Amino acid sequence: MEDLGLSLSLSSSLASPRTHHVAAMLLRAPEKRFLEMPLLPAKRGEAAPDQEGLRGGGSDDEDGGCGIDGSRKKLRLSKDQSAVLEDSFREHPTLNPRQKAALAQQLGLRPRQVEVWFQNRRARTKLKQTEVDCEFLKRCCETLTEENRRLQKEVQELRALKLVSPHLYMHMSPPTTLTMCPSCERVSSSSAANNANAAGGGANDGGAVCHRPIAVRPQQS
DNA sequence: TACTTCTGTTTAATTACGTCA
DNA sequence: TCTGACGTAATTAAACAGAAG
Repeated sequence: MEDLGLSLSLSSSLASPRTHHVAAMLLRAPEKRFLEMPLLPAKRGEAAPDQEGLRGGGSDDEDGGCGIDGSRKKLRLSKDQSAVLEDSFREHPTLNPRQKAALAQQLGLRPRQVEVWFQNRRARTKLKQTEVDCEFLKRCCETLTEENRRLQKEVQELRALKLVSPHLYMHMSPPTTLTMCPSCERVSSSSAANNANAAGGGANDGGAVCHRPIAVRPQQS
């Protein structure tokens, strides 16, 4: 997404683990810290010149790349590296060891770094999905709240009507009716006229047949 | 306008812990 | 039961951008 602090590091895709280790040992000195400093001010979103082999792996010995003073050195992946990782992630969100090693070699990173990137990427994906789900549920809640308000109002009006003129109430067309399928438990709202047979009985007698609705009417008290 | 400082965000890396072969 | 590999969740800290003065 963004980047880049172009930093020199010891590891490269060309270096064997052994040479890497030796080099890291040799540079447990102020020079190492100097080599890890950014070469450029590094504006975000600006691609750095091809750095494969120069960066990645940052301060990486096997201990995870802390500076000589114990401070953690943070690697910034280049735009290209991020793109390759993203592509790979889209193809398969988890890696087997072979894929991990191949990606690491291709990008000039340690397998561990690739692994960490995928871990973090999965976490970000999950977080984003959670946010989407949350938004969806919020909208559902709002819709249901509104529906509930509407139904409450309807009930109130019907009760009032029943008090004022019971005769008219008995002969009016049925109010909104909620129906629920006993087997799939899907609820829908419709006119009770459509469900007159269901209201008559047997709608809730075992629930083996789908979409036999249960009529729900306002209580007659 | 150029600078410094502060603050919030992003993300690489670490740690702790659970699961499974 | 123990072990190692691998996963997730939570957290830390470096790098960065942008606002404010």
